[in-house]
Amino acid sequence: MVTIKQLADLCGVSRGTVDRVLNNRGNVNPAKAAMIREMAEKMHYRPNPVGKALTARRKHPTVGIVMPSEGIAFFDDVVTAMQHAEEKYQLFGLRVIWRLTHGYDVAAQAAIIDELADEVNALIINPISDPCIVEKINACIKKDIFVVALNNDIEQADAHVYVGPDYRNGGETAGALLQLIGRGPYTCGVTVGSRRLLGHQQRLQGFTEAITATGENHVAAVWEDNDDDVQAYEATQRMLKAHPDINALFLASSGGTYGTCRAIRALHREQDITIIAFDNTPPTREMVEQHVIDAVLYQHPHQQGQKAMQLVYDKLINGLQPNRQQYIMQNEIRLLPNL
Amino acid sequence: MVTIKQLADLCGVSRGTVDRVLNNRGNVNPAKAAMIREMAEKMHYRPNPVGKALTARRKHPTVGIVMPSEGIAFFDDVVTAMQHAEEKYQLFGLRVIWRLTHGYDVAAQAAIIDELADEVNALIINPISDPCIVEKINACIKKDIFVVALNNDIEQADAHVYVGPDYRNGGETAGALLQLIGRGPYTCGVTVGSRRLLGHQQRLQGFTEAITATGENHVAAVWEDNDDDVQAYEATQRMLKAHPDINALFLASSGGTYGTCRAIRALHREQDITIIAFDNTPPTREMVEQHVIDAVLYQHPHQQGQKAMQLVYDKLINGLQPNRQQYIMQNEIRLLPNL
DNA sequence: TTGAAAGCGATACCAT
DNA sequence: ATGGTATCGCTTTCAA
Repeated sequence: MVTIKQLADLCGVSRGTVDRVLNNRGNVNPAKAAMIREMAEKMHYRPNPVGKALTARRKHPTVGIVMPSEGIAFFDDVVTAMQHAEEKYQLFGLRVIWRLTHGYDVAAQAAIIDELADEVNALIINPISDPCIVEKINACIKKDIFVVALNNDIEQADAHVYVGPDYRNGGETAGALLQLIGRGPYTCGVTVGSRRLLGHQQRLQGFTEAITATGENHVAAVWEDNDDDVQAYEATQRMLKAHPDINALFLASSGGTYGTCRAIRALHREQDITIIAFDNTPPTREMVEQHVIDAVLYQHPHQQGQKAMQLVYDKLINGLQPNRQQYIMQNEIRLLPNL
Repeated sequence: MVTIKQLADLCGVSRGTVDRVLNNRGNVNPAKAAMIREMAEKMHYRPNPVGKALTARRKHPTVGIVMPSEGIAFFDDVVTAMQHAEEKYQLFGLRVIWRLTHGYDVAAQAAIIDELADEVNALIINPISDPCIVEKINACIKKDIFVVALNNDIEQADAHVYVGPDYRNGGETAGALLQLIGRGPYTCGVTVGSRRLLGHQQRLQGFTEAITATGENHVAAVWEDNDDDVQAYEATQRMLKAHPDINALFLASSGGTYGTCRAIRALHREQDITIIAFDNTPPTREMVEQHVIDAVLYQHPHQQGQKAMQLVYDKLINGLQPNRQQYIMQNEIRLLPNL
C-alpha cells in the first residue's frame, strides 16, 4: 500500500506536486507529470480512502434526497433505510437534505432540483419520466453532482447510477409463479397505476409473455387505478362484472392494492381468484394474512435505500467510484411465513 | 459533532487525558475522570470513525476466516462475497487470513482456531456444533477477539454475532409453497445432510408443522445423504421404492441435491413429484431449468459474506459496535425467472 | 498524573 | 511551477 508521500519521495518531488498530478489540478511540468503518473501506475498507487475521508469534510459533502414518497407505503421503507444510513454516515461527515413530496408534479420536482443544484454534491432521486426532469438532471451531472436514480431509471441521462428493480422480470416472475400454482388455465386481469408508468408497462409485458407462452392462458383486461384505493375498488368491481371469467389477478400497481382486494372481498371472489401483488406493505400484508392475496413480490426497499446511500458515501467521503452503473434488486417471491 | 479536542478544551485538560478517560487506560485523577465523562455525555460525544480508522492500522487489524467451504457450492458464493469485501477493505488496512478447509473435522477446526487466536483481532467462522469448538471460541472471545458465527450459530457461546439463515423458517416457507402449488394431498419425502446437523433438523420441523397443519399431508420418510451425491442417489432410489406414494420432496440437505435429482430422473418421476430444494448453485439451477426442481429457497449467500465482513470492518477499523446480535437472512422463493 | 507533540494519508493554501 | 506546512480526529509516546 504505497502512499502519496512515498510516491513523492520516489519521484523526488513534493506531496503537493503528486497531488496536483493525480487529481488533474494542473500547474505541473508535463514531463514531471508524466513521470509521476508512470510511477503511480508502476507502484499500483491507490489513494487511501481513510485519508480522503479525513479531508472530505472540507467540501461539506452533502446529498440531496428527492422522492415523491409521501403516501406511498413502499417508499416509506426505502426512506427508513436511508434515514438509518444517514444516522451512521453523519458520523463520517455526510450531510443530508431531504425533499420528500406528495405526488408526482413535474414543475415541483424541477424546482427542487434547481434549488438543490447549488447546495449538494450528490443527488438521490426518484425521477419523474419527463424530458424536463431529464434535462435538469443532466445539468446536475455536468456540474459534477453524483446522481443516483432510485427505483426509476432516467433513460436519456448522462453518466449516473441506477438502483432499483427489474420491472420486466417482476412480471415474468409473477407469471411463472401463477403457472406453478397450477389453477389454470388462467383468464387474467392486470392492474397498473397508470399507462404512463413505464415500469408498470414493463411488468405487464413480462407477465403477459410468461403466461401466454404455453398458449393456455391469456390476459382479458388491464385497468388503471392511479395508485388510489377508491379508484381501484370501483375499477375492480366494474372489470370483474365485465369479465366474470377472470380467475387470476396480477396487481402490477402499488398504490391501489388494498382497494382492489376490498373489491374482491365485497364480491366474495377471494376463494376462486388467485392474486399476486407487489410489496410487503401493511395493507398488503393484511390481505395475505386474510388469504386474499396468494403471494407477494418483494423488491428489497431497504436494500434499495441502503445501496443508494452507500454509493453516495463511498463516492463523496471515500472517493471511491461505483463499480457498476446499475444495481438491480431481485424480485423475491414471499408467502406468509417469509413475508 | 464534538471532537476530542473540543472536549479537552471544554474540560480544561489535554486531549491525551480525555483519551485516557474515554478509553479506560487509567492514570487519571478520578475526579477529573468523572468530570470528563460527564462532559462527554452532556455533549453527546461520539468518536469519529475516520479518526479511529486512521490510527487503527497500528494494531494491524486482522480477521481470520474459518470455513469448511471446499466442495460446498453454497459456501463458494459466501466466500466470493468475502473476497470482494477483502479487496475493498484492504484499502482501509484490513488484513485477512483465510483458512478454508474440506469437510467437518472437529480436531482440525480446533487446531485452526488455536493457531489463529494469537494472530487475529476478529474471527469469522462457520463453527462445527461441538463442545470443544464452543470452548475454543469462548476462549477467543475472552481474549477480546471479535467473533462472527457464520451460517451456523454457537448456542452456548459468549458475546458474539450471528449471521445466517433462519433454518426453521426455511422449512415453514417450503411447506407454505408446497401447499400453494396445490398438487396435494402430499406424501412427502425429506432429505437432510445428517441427523446431527441442527439446522437441517430445524428445517424439517418447520416443514412438517407447516404441511401437517391442515391434516391432509404428511411426511412419509426422512433420509440422510451426508451431503454426498452418490449417497443421495442411492438413498433416493431406495426410499422411493419403499414409498412409491411419495409425490413431493423437500431437499433440506444442500450437498446431495444433484444426486437426488438424478435419481428422480432415472426413475422417470420428475413429472409427478414436486420438488423444493435449497440454494441457487449450478447443479440446482440445472435441475430447475430441466423442470425437475420446481422451486428453490435462496438464503442470500452473498449478503451473508458481505455482512460478516462489514461487521468486522466496522468494529476493527471504525470502532463501531454491531447494532444487533443476530443478522438473519430471509428465505427467498426463487423460480426460473428470478433465480 | 498530565501535557505536548508526532504521526496516520490526503488536501489546500501560501510562499517562493 | 513547486515545495513547505497546516489541517482533519484520534492514538501513542515521551517528557515533565
